[in-house]
Amino acid sequence: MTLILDPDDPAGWREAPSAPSATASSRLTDGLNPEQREAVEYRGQALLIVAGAGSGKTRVLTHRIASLIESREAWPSQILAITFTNKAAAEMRERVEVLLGDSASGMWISTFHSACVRILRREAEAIGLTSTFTIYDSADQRTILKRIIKELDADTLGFTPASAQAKISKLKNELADVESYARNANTSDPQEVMFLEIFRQYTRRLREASALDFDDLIAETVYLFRAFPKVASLYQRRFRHILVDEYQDTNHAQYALIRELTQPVPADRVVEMEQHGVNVAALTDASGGIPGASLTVVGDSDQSIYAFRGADIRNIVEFERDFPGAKVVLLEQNYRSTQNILSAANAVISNNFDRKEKKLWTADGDGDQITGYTGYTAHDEAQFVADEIEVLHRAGVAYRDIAVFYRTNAQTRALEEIFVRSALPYRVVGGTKFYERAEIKDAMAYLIAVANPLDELALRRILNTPKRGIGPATETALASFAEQNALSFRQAMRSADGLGLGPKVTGAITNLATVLDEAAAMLVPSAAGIAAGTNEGASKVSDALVFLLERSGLIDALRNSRDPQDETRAENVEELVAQTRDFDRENPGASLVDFLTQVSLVAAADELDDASGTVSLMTLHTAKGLEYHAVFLTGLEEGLLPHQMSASEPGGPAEERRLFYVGITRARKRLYLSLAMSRAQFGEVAVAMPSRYLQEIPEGLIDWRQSPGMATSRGGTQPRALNARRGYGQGGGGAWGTRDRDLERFSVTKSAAPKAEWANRVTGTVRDNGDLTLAAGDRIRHVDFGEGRVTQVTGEGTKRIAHVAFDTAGQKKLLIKIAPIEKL
DNA sequence: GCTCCGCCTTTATCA
DNA sequence: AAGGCGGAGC
Repeated sequence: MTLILDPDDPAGWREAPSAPSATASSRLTDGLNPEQREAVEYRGQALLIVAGAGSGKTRVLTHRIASLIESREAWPSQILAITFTNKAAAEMRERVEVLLGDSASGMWISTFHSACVRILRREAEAIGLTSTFTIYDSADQRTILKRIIKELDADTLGFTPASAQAKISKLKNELADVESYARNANTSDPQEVMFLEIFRQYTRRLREASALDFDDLIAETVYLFRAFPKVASLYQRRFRHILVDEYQDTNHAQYALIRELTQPVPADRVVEMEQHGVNVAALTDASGGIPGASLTVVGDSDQSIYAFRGADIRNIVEFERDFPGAKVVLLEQNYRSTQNILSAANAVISNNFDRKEKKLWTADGDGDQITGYTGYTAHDEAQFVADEIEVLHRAGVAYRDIAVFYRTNAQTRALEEIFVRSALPYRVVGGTKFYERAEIKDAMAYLIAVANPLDELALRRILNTPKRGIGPATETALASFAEQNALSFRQAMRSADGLGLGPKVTGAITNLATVLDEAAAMLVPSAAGIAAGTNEGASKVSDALVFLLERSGLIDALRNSRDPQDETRAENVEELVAQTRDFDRENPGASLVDFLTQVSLVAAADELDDASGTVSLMTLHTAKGLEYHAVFLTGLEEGLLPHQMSASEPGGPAEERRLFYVGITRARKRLYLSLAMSRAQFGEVAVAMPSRYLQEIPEGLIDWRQSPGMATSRGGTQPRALNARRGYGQGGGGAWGTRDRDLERFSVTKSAAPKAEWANRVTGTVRDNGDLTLAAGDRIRHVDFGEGRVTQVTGEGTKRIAHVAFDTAGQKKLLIKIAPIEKL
């Protein structure tokens, strides 16, 4: 019998699993190419896997983890794997479990943010937080900064909530805090002095509310480890193998965190730990210390697209210098895309100088040409996308294997309008998220106020929601009462009796305070639960939420409102209740704080549901790490991609190119590139020019259904619109269409004349047929398709769809509510 | 304190 | 185009 250390087992030891058979261990490298195999099998302190797009890095990572566990080099609990999204984490766990045929429980596979929250909740008191601290999102940050800027009159110096937020975020990502910033600040610059004051107040308010923003989650964990080396040692001892995915997108704070976690534990602290009952046997080396954890990072500097949030490409470029003796493995063979798609990607990215040469290749053949299309308007472009999706669908491609990408969330509008009208099942991933709706934030604020009574932001939000007659004057009175008596806002609410306010207002405040207190009492575990450190005896999150919604009057206010939109809002709140029920069911014994944490840390990509039969719409950023049979890259125009804002930033255009590259390499078999000649922006229509990056794709690779040149010559009103120079792209060389040969190039097309039905057919207005009811057998007339007979009606409510056999236009599906039809 | 109206700005990308 | 904000009127 072999005994090995299990850090999660109270006894510290347990029997090792039976020795792996030879077949089992080779199973983990079977079917891998030599480089992948090396990446799985290499053992050493530091390993960098440079993984081109689609080169099978997730496979390599999961096999590497499984191999560490199966060879008994590590227990699951000694592994920390950092992924970019929670969904990627869940997938990775699942795949490791499949490989091991066993549960991988105890393994930490999570995002940077989730891992840090987990550590911080455990150690919160060490750094002066309550363990139920709130996580503030950007909107919360903005609200606070708006108040601060207003109080300080900082807008006169040009500060906006957005600018202050960006600057604070940038500093935190560099691990700067108020003091360190103050030390280097130029005190003769009034603007800098003002910023310092904003930063200071912002920090103070978050502290007082026991709240952290997203950037704090990482930075505070680093501070924790630096200020409390003993705490750090516990995690350094625990995690023996650390693996980081998407390493090219780590920022300095994340890099510092990894550095902290991979530090060795010195011999004297090992002795100390042992005296405190921490089992360190079998972990120490000859010096008596615990060596640093082994580090594996995976990344591709060509896919670095998060410089705006502090990602530092140097982390990956200089990995070999940071970790001397590091092994580097390069994965270039692509298993995802056709050669045509890869050639386009290679051609585009090769325009970024200052990069390590890397060429993706596949053994799977050229595949189809890339399809290009230039619409006259964004709606025209969207119609092309919708029509092509229908063609793909009829050819047997499932909707869920199709994705549409764009640079900015605002671009979804035209796409959605057309998709709704075409009765295409689609889903916007991310975008205006459910949890960002005002009514959901209100309901969540009730939960937050219960979980973290110090959170003044949440309390102020619900103070007069629903309307209780508590206005700004009362709110200010409460706040100053709290300040004068050194009370929290919540305590001040409880003692509102003594404020000399009107009886109605006073009653409203104390009522709210009572409701919150009662909900808090519901959520306290039983004595037995507390003793065991579990949540036993506490009410479920859904029960607490229902209690709060009913007792606060929030749900009634929405239901009884005469504002028609409140009906939808009430439904949304009910949807939230349903979500808490799901949460309770899927996470038995989980607490309210667990729920709030999960909600705070969902990423856009986490919402993706593989089982849904819908087309996915998302930003290029969200698309990272995903792949689809068919990909539509839309809005390929100067000003959008590259985005205007990027022009002023150093390295901006190069990063935008990488974004384009990421988009291209998501496609397996079919890639569509589209743009619009004109696009409505800020309420007016602007002429758009094709993106400079389109030029970088060798011409033979694209089959233009309608090229920019053709669109111009057919468009009529502006025969030389490609020459029209607008504000951006002043840099000459990059601006497109300034030279005749560019025009000519795009005037050449191999396909037949563009389909007339796409052009200008769609306008921005949506009609509404109200409650028009149709049944199979009805005759209708359609503006474009003429007369036809309804064969079937599917769907419900506003999403009812009529299947119509038109006399001349064939079979069509129409959304009854808005289709341009009339019943005959 | 609430509500309505008109003006004004605003838009990148994310955890 | 749409949401946020401030002022006017109740």
